[in-house]
Amino acid sequence: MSATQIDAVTLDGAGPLYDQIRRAIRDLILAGTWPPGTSVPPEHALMEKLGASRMTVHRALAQLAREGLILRRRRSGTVVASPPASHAMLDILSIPEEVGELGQAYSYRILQRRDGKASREVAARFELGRSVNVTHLTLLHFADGAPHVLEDRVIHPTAMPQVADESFAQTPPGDWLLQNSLWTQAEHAISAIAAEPDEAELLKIEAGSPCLLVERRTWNQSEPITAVRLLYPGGRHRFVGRFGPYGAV
Amino acid sequence: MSATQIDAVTLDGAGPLYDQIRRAIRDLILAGTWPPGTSVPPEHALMEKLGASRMTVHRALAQLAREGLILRRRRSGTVVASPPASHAMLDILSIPEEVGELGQAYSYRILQRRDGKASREVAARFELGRSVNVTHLTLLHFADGAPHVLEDRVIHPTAMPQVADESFAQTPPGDWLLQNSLWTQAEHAISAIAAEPDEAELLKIEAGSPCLLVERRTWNQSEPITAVRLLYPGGRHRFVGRFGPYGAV
DNA sequence: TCTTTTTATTTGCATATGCAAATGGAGCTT
DNA sequence: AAGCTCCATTTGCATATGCAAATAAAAAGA
Repeated sequence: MSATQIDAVTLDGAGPLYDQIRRAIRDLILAGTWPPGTSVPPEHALMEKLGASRMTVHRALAQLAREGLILRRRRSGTVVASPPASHAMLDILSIPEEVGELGQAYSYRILQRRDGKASREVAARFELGRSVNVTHLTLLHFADGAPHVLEDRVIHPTAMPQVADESFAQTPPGDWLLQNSLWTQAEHAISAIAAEPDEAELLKIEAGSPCLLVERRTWNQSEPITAVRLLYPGGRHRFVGRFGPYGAV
Repeated sequence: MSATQIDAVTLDGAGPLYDQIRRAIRDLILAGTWPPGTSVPPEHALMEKLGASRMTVHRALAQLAREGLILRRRRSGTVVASPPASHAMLDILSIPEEVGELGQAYSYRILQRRDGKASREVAARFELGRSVNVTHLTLLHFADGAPHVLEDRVIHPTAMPQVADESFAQTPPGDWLLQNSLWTQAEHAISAIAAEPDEAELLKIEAGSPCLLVERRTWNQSEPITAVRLLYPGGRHRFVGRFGPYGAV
């Protein structure tokens, strides 16, 4: 544990002490100051630095562990956890995984890529300003060689400057973003629409047949990262979630 | 606090003491032994009954409070909370509410009701055994007088014997069930399908146009309560959810 | 060098103690 | 009856203490 790391923990004086400690550490994690894998100072170190008792520090850390932000092991200490990959319902965050879980072989093809100012059409589709620079991608994902889902995505280079040097030849952009970006907010919308002729042709279905449209936008602290439209042929897909009234089970 | 109430709390000896206490009380709540509004014994009473220190009892109760199962107030004590009405994504649990939030006037009409053994068709649609007794209902919900969603539902009288005496003239079955049943498990599935001619006519849309199909089944401790199919005209509806990687925000 | 044993570090759990904050209800005053 | 003050109850927070369990790393042994 370096000095800089423990010095990053500062309290704001608002509310119970254990909660100040909890929030201080949580914020360091969410802001990316302590990326996944970073080791968190041991209880006695925080105790001295913050002038709190060990029980109080323990209470803060135990709660963060319950929330899944940190992992704790006796003797080895505490480390920042990796964000959970899936999240109850609708977390088809990774299409390769999704296809793999169906027991099918995954592949994908980039249909188009364009870097620069969004075209009028793309800007409208993703609710962007006309002068915003984005990377716009269109991809088709296959399961056992058959079209699985059509992906239409914009990535904001402001949040992800590395995107310019990435060809997405090895990893589809969704998975690349999962690995390389930190997000704190996401919004999902699901609707049913009829396939347009060009979309239908790519997905090898009849024009006008029902499709499930999943639109997802993600942010990091209100800075947009990416927005994606995933079009699934209707008959072949359903999204299932199971939970109890007090949270996912 | 009656004697029977505190005597219901029994530990199983497995794992940490605070967690045994937590689970014991949680189970009483989930099983319906302590329905919402029941007052939970004060810390000192549990402390004596269980032979634990107050801090340990407090730890169990504080965690249940964070999980939302109980409400605690100084001096007035602890009571069992009502289950949260909505739950992130997809919790269109109440259609009247859903319509109300759109600022539209709600109404509904029962198209059909049948009590008794499920017909072959209904049994197949809801994956029931042929000899199962159910109440089968078909309803149409309206928003500002226009068809909003088509509901097709079965209710298991085994779990809900009161259903026989309920006409659903005042309250649609979904809301009635929310008020009168306790559920511990739910499963949602969303898919996109083309409207069948009879469905299309009721919803006043074209046959074959895309619809969002939400199927939900609920159980109480593995005993089925109800299963419902909600058919939403595609263009007019989308389900939106917003959350962060560490849980709903 | 490889294996075993020991040691030291770190977290986990439970207790006892003390005080603070909130507040329902009793009792008092007007 | 209405409002006020005071008191008792209950939860909330923080500390200090002690021991237990897990285990990484060091030391000892083969």
